[in-house]
Amino acid sequence: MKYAALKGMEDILSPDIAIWQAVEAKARDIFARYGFQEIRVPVLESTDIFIRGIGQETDIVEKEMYTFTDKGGRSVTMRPEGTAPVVRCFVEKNLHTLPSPQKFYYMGQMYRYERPQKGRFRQFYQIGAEAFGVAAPAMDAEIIMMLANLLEAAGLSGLNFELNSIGCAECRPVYRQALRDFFGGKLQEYCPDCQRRYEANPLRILDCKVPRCIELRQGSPSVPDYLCDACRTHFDGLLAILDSFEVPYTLNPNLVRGLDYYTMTTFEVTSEHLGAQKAVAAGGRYDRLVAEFGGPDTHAIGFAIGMERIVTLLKESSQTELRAPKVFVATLGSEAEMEGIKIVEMLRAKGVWAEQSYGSTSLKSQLRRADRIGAEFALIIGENELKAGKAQWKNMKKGEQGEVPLSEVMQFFMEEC
RNA sequence: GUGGAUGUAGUUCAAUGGUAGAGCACUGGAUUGUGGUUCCAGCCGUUGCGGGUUCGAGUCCCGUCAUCCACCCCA
Repeated sequence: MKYAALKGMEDILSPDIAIWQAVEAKARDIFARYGFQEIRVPVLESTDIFIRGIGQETDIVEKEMYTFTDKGGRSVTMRPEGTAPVVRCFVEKNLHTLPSPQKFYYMGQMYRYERPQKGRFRQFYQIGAEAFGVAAPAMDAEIIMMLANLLEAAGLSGLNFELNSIGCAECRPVYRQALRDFFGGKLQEYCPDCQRRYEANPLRILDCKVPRCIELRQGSPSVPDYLCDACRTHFDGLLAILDSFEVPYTLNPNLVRGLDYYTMTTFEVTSEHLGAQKAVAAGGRYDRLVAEFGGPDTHAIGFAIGMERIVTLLKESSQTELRAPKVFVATLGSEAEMEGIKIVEMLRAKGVWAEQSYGSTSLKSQLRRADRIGAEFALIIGENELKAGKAQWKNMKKGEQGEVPLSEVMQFFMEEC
């Protein structure tokens, strides 16, 4: 019986783990500068949180959630996204009573029961940010610029920023009806998926990739024409800020977000170097969600980054160098081994990565291991050296070798570092 | 949930229906206590699993499981 990780669940380890850690470190750094505080919410929440937050009609809720009944008979769900739990926390802890805005970031696992493919997993990691309490487009701009800065700091380039406004509770229904009126006439000619979308979410038809559907929807109503004055003003305000700071973006009137809670500003960052799942980050406003959870009317906006997708891009563009120890101490004989352990521990105490031989095998095999793990120096202590109070140092890359008194070993390596 | 492709050694891959192999990796050796390059040797398999056809199946057929890619949808 051979065990394997569950479908769609991946182990993350060296050498990739270095990329993960680097991205996470960059994120913490950038978020801190923008005044975003880390928030850690549970992975498991009451199922209602997600039904209410994401929407009963969505695929996520209808077929992708890891939901089960706990021993107390409650229906609980492994979080499929991060926003709903953060909003739950915001409302539960009455965070609206703290100085506005409240800005949070999180990083962690999400779970969706889907068929895995390139860039899609059942357990995946997101880095997300959420800002509560500001209606002004300056907040939209800040979030977008922070995201752009983070992606750039992580080492990504050539990404495509797409931007749209899908309107508010006032103007979106009007637009939706206009779309239904437009599609309704030739509905039979659209693909089966689109006919289904017509009922579920007509905005999705704008996203269909079937050539015939793309043809048919030529001249369909465009969102910008249906935005109410407030939404229009807000969106124009955002674009003005982005333009004045020369933040690159492309307007995409067909950009639709899948989750029900989005309002007004929506955005998506894509790469052409991924597979079909090419979105590396996405987000938008969700001004109704806090109230939906029983809190006061609170403006909010956020985004989430797909870690695996970013790491995939970084693996293609940059070579990861394996971390290697500075010193490998090879010893011969039990007395020398004790001396070796002492030196290794002293080096470590000084912050130097040092490896030991773990019992004396042949010098040949010890040096072979030193070479294989990429140690920069080998320090050889045999019985002869011990008697003379010395050690042999060897630079593994240059092949140079020399003697150093045992009492000066620490000083020798401090100078080399 | 739907469709397609692929499953052979740790890994990358071979093997007109006729004895399962190679490179890399790993372990050891090439005279005393010196890695990499080289040379030699060794180790490694119920050919994913279960049936069927056949004198004979890694190879053909059916089923099943797994992985990958795509659809749906999404980060």
